[in-house]
Amino acid sequence: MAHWLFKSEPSVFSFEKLIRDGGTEWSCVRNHSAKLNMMAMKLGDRGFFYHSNEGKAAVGIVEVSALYRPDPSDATGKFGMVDIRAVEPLPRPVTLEAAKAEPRLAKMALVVNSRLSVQPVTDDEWEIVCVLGGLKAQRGAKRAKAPA
DNA sequence: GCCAACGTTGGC
DNA sequence: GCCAACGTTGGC
Repeated sequence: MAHWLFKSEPSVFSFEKLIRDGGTEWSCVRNHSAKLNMMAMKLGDRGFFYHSNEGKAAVGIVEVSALYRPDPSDATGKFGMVDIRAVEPLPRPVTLEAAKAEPRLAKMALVVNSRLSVQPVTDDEWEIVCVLGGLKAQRGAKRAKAPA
């Protein structure tokens, strides 16, 4: 199962609103890298929900609930969207500052290219951020090479 | 097809 | 509010 990161300004669409609404169409993405990431998503893939500008932190877990399809808001027909739904909030939001301070997240898209609105997250990064966020074992997450 | 100019995003 | 980084557009 692949992992992702969805970025949103909380003043425009917050994780709290996603919880209230249950889910949403992730429309209006107009970036080809983001589009390719959405095209690669499978049902049940999970991702972080990241608040940009205000908070600057991953605040929750979301799940892909509908596959990539045309975005009605795009008249050109070039871009599409997926649906996501809220899974659970992170007990402790993981700030951009914290991600930058963690050497093993140095290559994370969020750290390297903060402007990409839909980003891939590696299994290792997923596990690290989950732990930083106060979540224990994530279902489907790769087991860390444990020193017992 | 290249590259300069411009607009937008998002951290600070 | 400012500015750097990035993507896109358009002239050549």
